[in-house]
Amino acid sequence: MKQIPEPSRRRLVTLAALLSQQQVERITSVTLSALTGWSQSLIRRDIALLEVRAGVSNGYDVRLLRSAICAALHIGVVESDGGADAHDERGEAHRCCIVGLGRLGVALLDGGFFSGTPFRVVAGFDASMNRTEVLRSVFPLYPASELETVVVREGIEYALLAVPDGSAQATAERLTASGIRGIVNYTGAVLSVAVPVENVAPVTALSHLLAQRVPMDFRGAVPKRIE
Amino acid sequence: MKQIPEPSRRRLVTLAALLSQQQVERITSVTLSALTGWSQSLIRRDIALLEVRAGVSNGYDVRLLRSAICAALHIGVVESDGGADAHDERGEAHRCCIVGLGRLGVALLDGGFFSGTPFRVVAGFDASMNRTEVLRSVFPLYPASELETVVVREGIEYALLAVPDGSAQATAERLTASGIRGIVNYTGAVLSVAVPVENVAPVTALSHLLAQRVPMDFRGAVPKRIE
DNA sequence: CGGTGTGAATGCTTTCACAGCC
DNA sequence: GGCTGTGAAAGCATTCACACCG
Repeated sequence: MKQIPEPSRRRLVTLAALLSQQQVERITSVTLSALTGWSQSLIRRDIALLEVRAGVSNGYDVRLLRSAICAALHIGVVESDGGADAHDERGEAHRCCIVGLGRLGVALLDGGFFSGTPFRVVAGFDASMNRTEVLRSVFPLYPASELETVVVREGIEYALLAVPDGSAQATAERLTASGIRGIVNYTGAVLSVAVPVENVAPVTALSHLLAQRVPMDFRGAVPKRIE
Repeated sequence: MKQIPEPSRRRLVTLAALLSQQQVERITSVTLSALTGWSQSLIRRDIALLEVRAGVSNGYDVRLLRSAICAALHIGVVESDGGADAHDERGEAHRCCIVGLGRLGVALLDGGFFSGTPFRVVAGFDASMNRTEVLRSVFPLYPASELETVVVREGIEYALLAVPDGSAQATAERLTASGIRGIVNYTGAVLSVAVPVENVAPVTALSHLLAQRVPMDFRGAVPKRIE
């Protein structure tokens, strides 16, 4: 199978999540269209990229479709009611770390976010020794000086970056130098690094919404919850 | 000026942030290309969409370019550091609320995130009366039952949604019914509503990174920090 | 029928290449 | 020289329309 283009890829990630929260067994593209606001043809095309016949004339098998998406995108997702294997190549969750244990970083420590997902937080870092000693968590916390060592030793793949804006770029460079594969950026800084970055700072997200500012007349082909 | 297409719009938002953290006075598309990893022509095209001549042969005027972008996208001033312009903050900031005061929601209460941005958090909501009474913040906290009333009364435009996944859709519907214009979704639930949603749940962001999984050979046309 | 999968057509986005300018 | 701005070309993504299937 070939590379899936980015727009489709992002929609498919959403679709996978959407399917996980579906209770029915079969679902049609028209329903998915209503739920997402994307056109039926678009949805069918996206699914066709998987090169799996997941649908017949009465729609797609939800379970099947979701695991096809997960397989194609290398997203392993743990079944809520214990069905598929859904393991990634190594059968292990992807190891992540949180860098910067301010209020936001600490909030992410909450293990609940990641249980039942293919991700596992295995380390936290903070510049201040105090914090790493005072805070309690289910996984070890380290002073920032040990970042490189620990990332390599623990085989950490992804980082959640929640340091102050001023140290963001420098920290990101240390992370990439240690072989990290991607960064979720909670800082307002724009990072320049050679790995993928997902910018999720509150202000960034709000800015995207604000910039969107579509003239308030777009009801019609719009997502609508299904009964 | 016409509608700016989405891909360009998202890049321009990033560009605006990038320019804010630049110290030089002038900057060329080749530099911006190095910082972002986007091609020079793409950057020039994006900027051309603004229909402002912000550049001459030695590059763009940083200050000018940034305000042109902000103007075109209706993003108010986003001063990164040092900026001495707290003057217009109160009158024109877009009013936001935080819904769900769990660990994550509480972390966002930290006013620091929004100072110097065109956004201001003016209310917090939580289903549990306890929390709204116990927590301290610079703006008022309300029980969830007052959501509709307060959103309307305070003219709140955007919501940061950090409730448990199970209540996400229902809460989102209440928010849109109250006239909110966009939602930053911190939950893992996929929302079906008629306003723009920015999905920023940790697991969602990580999934996008994981799905990206580009074969590790893409050094070359890659963002690189400038000395 | 109501639905999927897909060639063909449309419409967008990005890159190319170069004129014009400093 | 080095740079922006922009037609024109190339490359993608999305929609259309219809064959085909249960």
